[in-house]
Amino acid sequence: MHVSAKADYGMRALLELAAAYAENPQRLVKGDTISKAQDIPLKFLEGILRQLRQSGIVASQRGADGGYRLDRDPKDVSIADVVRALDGPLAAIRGQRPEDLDYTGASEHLREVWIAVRASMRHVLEHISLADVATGALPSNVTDLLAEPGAWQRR
Amino acid sequence: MHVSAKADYGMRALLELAAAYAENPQRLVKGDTISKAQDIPLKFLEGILRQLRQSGIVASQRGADGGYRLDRDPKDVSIADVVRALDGPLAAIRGQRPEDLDYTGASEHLREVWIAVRASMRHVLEHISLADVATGALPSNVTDLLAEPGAWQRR
DNA sequence: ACTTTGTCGACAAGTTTTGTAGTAATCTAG
DNA sequence: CTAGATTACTACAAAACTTGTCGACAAAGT
Repeated sequence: MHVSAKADYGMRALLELAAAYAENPQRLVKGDTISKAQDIPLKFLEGILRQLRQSGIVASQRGADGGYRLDRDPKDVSIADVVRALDGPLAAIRGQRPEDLDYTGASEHLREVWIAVRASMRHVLEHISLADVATGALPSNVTDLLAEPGAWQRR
Repeated sequence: MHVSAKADYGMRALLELAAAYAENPQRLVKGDTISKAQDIPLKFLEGILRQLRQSGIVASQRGADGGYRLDRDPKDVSIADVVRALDGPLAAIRGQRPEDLDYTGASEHLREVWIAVRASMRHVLEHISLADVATGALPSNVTDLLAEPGAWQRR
């Protein structure tokens, strides 16, 4: 279960844009500024931002005084939206969506396991907005998870 | 967020072994039998079973009448154990464990998000045992997730 | 001995990830 | 209308990872 560099970079870029949005929703931030602020290779970042624009999350303007901005209120952009835009479906098993899997014999009930994993990831990722992460005010079901003993420890 | 063929194959192989275990905990099942029952390439499967043996989940015996069996009661083997043995840590971001990440500036709170995702996956994967999946009797917190509207639909 | 079966290491093809380079298009300023 | 700045897009490429395959070896039973 892996989050790619693309999704991680994308989240960080969007958080920079969310900070600018809080100040002024129309303000444009240059790719170069984001690249330096978050230490992301510029050309790689440009590709990520293009993908986010094509997904309707980001808007952009070319030319002098150009740049990027959020195209939606950060309250209305979930982490799940971002991960799906950059990494594809939240849960894939051997490249397939859980509901497309076909198990027979002893593994008959395995599909239910993957469906449950996906449902549980949705519970977290669809309920956190970009605004939540930008301000650090995460939803209560998430802070509950973070408060559990062992949540910060490796297993 | 992707589950590899290795982890999927491994789960299916272990479910075959769990079925044999239910009949007789000492019974050995040949690699070839598992390979055919679950349609897994034999030599690939052998590598997976070796990894599971090194993780203490499976035991094996060579020679005629050899084969594989579970080395622990399937009630005491969680799906998380299996995924960790074959795919590594449950959650990795750019190849790193969530607690090792270092975010600054606007992305300061992003680490908490990944920690919460991991905690939520643990809630599912650490509470389902091989025996649960083999019998189809999943824990109530999991069946609750499966009963939610939309759980079986793609987004 | 001989057969069966797991063990192990090396390798290899294919895919995905993580970028880089160069050119085109678009916007603003003057 | 020209020059400079900035994003858009395509193509390419290196590295890593995934998904296997092969062949020699070790052990167990007959």
